Amino acid sequence: MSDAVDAIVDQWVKERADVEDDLWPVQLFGRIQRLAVVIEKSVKANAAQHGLDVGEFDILSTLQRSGPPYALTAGTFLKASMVTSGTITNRVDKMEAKGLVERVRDGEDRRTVKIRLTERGQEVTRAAFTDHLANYARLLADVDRDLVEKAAESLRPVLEALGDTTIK
Amino acid sequence: MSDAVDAIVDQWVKERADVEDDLWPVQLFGRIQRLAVVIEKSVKANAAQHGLDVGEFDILSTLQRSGPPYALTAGTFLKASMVTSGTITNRVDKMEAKGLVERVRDGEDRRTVKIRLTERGQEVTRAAFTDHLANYARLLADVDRDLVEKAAESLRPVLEALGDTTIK
DNA sequence: TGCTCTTATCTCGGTATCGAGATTGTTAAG
DNA sequence: CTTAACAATCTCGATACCGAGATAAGAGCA
Repeated sequence: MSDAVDAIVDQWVKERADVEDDLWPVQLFGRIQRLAVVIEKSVKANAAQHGLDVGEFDILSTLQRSGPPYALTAGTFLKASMVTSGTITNRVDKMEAKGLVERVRDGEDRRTVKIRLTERGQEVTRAAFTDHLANYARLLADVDRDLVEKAAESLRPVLEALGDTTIK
Repeated sequence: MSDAVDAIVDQWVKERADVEDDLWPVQLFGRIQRLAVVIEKSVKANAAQHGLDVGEFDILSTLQRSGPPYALTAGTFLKASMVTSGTITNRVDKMEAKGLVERVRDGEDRRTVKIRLTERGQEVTRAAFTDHLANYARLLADVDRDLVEKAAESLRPVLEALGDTTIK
């Protein structure tokens, strides 16, 4: 059994024998990066079926899973979504134009802006996320469930070590 | 022990109890996607220190690991790099201007164009890749080596199932 | 030779993202 | 109450990428 990353590492061993002992992280990171590309394309296709791009779907999902009242500040998205502030502004602009979210200025601190799901935004998100999960399941249809769970478990300490954060 | 993805899944369970049984792929895919972003940022920073962007570094690495004569067709990169043809053209244009690679038209089939590393390209790639591996090791410094290898192993069948390909 | 189908690469308009700096509001010190 | 420092968001130019279509070369067939 060998995959694309095995082939890549084999090539490196031949070409750069001097760093053979330093190639072990490639086995992990190479697979993560290639899997991420495949997954991203699939997520993108699913989002498109609901008239969204990936970034918009990301914002909507974050809002919905935060629970009622489905409102978070722009700053929260910065930490949750791993993108820059300009990107958030742009995404929210587009979704506000579509009527999926609305900006609400807080009376407490007028610098902050809460992004809130509209009724329509909630409906769209609900439908898109349901299909999103079906899409995920389809991608993993040919992989043993136990194996998927083991892989997920083994990545947890790695993600922690690399200092990931999320909304609290 | 819990990470950002555990938190995300917990939120979904509360908000969408109806799909609780379909959330298991999120444990794997969520970690893959978040790890990919962190890794990508780090790879980007390393490439920048050598005057390259990530896409350029990708092309150069693919060329070098292919071994002498360090030449591949544009089409090969399409399969290896998971990007579109326009992207490859653009990357090669920039690197040709920098003197890192050169286009060589094949006498056999004049539609195909081989992209070949120049002497300078080989030097830059060698140095950049050495630092790249050091960077990878740094990212994983706090993670048990056995665990990294187990995680890498567990991702192999997933990558195979999702139909990844590489250059032959 | 002429025609069509296929293959390989390039062109180019559209777009999401980055990232540094500007804008606006808040807090704290003197 | 003025000023400075800080915080949250937005602006905007630059850029890498996508992706559909154009271009150009080879292959098969009459």
